Amino acid sequence: MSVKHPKLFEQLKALAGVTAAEWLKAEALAQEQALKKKDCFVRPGDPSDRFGVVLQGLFRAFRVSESGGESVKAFRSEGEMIGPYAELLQGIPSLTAIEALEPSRVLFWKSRDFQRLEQGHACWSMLARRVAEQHYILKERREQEFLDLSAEERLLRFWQEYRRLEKRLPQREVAAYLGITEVALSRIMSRRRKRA
Amino acid sequence: MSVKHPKLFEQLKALAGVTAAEWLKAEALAQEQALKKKDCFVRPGDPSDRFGVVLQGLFRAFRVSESGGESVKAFRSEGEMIGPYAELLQGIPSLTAIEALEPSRVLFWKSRDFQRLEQGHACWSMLARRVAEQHYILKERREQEFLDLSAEERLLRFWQEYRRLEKRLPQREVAAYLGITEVALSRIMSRRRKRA
DNA sequence: ACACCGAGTTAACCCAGGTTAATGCCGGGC
DNA sequence: GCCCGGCATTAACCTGGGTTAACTCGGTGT
Repeated sequence: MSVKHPKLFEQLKALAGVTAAEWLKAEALAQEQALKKKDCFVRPGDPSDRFGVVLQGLFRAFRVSESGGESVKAFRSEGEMIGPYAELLQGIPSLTAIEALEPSRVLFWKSRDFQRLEQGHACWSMLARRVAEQHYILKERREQEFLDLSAEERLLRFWQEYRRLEKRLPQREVAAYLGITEVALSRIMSRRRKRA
Repeated sequence: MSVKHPKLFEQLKALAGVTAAEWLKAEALAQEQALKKKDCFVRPGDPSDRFGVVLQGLFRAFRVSESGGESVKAFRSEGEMIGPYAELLQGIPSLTAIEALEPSRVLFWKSRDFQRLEQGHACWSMLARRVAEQHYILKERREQEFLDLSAEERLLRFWQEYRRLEKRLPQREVAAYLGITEVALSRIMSRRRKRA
């Protein structure tokens, strides 16, 4: 048996000291899933019992409010984690939809299987901790942006952070990420064009 | 030697399986600090090398933007954690100020000392993980509120969540937590009064 | 070629919140 | 007693974003 996803392994080794032996076990438990554009990895109401890593493609994690509006919590592309993470931690069904914006492939685990890995080696707990910490740092950064930046400034920061996704993201999704409507975003962009 | 802070111990035991023996070690390493109103437990620029628990009193964690505005990231009262947590994880100096809103006492640890505890027993790693997870869940909830709630709706939720702090929080601080000015908050409240 | 649909743009109108400034209301210090 | 400084309120005015709706510009499918 040999490692099927060496890049992923390197990443986890660096992050949490995952060993080659443990990674082989993990790969044995993992499943792969292919998704077409608009397919969901998770939809609201699903049990929060799986999480994965994007092998190829692009996802958006979003919620629909009672009023029907969609707000985007995150975009995730190659090498990044996807899953209804907060709900999984709380042991509740997913409130989040995670949808492919492009034809995509993910490698995923059932959370039961991951728990079995955790029993076997401390590196997996360490990984869970690092993941929680990273996620926290990101959300805190975003909180700060909502607290003291205007929509236009948030847009700027967004493109600094997600340069690599330029051209892959429809504008409506960017607007839903910023917490504004597509109309407002269009207006902001034309304002900027004029000022320039 | 006996346990000095039994309530805290129970809390950590339930959360992460901290044992009595380990907790005694932790108490031995901890220091206590008394703060007057407006004293800071941490101020911007300080090294991020300490964190603590509120024994008594009330704190606000906030940041000042370049424009001089203050935005409040969290309020913390008895039994809750304080510290420049995100910065500590990143190994950078604090960007956050943590200030007492009332005369307060905190029990705190140097992060070096906590690392020594971690070496000694897995419960401390588990605790660190649980703390990261809880913090994450909270920030995600807040993100959601910014994404699809108006300032008035956020105010409502705020009071649901922080009922216990009613009367202890000056209005200006609540406004800074919601991401609006005190003027706007005052307006919202008078609107509500009229409608009622 | 045609109709159609989804995505982005633009305009008109409304409202929430920012800004500035004046006013009122304590509570503390002299 | 008096004054003063911090905090909340109110008003006037401005601006940014929401809403609705019309229009354009590619695709895509038939």
